[in-house]
Amino acid sequence: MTDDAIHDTETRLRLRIYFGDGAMLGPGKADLLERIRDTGSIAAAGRTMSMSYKRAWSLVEEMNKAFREPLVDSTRGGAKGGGAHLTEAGETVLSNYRKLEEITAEAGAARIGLIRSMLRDIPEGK
Amino acid sequence: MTDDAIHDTETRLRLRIYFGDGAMLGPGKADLLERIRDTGSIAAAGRTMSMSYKRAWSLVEEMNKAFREPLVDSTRGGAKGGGAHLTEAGETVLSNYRKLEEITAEAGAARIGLIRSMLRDIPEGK
DNA sequence: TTGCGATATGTTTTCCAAACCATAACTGGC
DNA sequence: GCCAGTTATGGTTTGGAAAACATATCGCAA
Repeated sequence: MTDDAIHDTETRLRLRIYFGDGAMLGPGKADLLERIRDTGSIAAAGRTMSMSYKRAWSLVEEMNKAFREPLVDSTRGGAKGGGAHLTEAGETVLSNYRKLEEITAEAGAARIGLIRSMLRDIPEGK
Repeated sequence: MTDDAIHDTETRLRLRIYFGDGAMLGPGKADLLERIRDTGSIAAAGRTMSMSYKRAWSLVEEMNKAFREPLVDSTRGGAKGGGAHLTEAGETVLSNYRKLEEITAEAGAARIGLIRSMLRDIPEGK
């Protein structure tokens, strides 16, 4: 890929979208979605980011309520106790958020670099 | 200006830059810088955003310590009790942050709009 | 029918950033 | 020599979010 120009550092740009009401989407929920997709479970996803199941679940609930169609579909019981997976809507939201991150990081690289260069301790390019 | 295509809504994209160490720059500090520039005083700036002087000052201190050159220069006593103003570095950081916001909002408008359109209650375009 | 692993949800406790309060120090002008 | 208005700091309090703890439920498989 073209992230050769952005071997950057530990410098990170995190963005959060605030919608009119209380709804918002940020790095936390995006990561959670991603891990749910990867693990197939809310509990497992939470574990990988050392987040309590309760918190993970409540974030999922928030998202499912905020969007017209739920982003996460979950089932209880069964062979492995149950599980969860991203819906079509969930995949769409996640991928768009990720792409948004990518776009902004690229578009703003120069300005970010400038600000970063003015710091007292320039964090060494890791 | 060209913000005709972005009469958007109350939907807002807020971004925060995390640097390697604890230093970070986000909407709060940017707003504070802007108001200090406009009012010529840390206290007045804080007042306009209903932020305690203490907090405003500690944010300023944080920034001044994080950057090689202080972003805010302040003086005590005198005719009007004192005051504060942005240094050259302060102006630079602020304007670059604002421009960064502008760029990202523009570059990501389509994706943001898509996600927003999937919300249950589409916040009416204000 | 018992057990397991996950979802689902309520209750209590903890913790920390922010708010609040209080005080000192500076300085030009009156 | 005070006064006004601000910068500069220290201490205490607290509101609210996150963590921690506690259950209940589900459904397949053995």
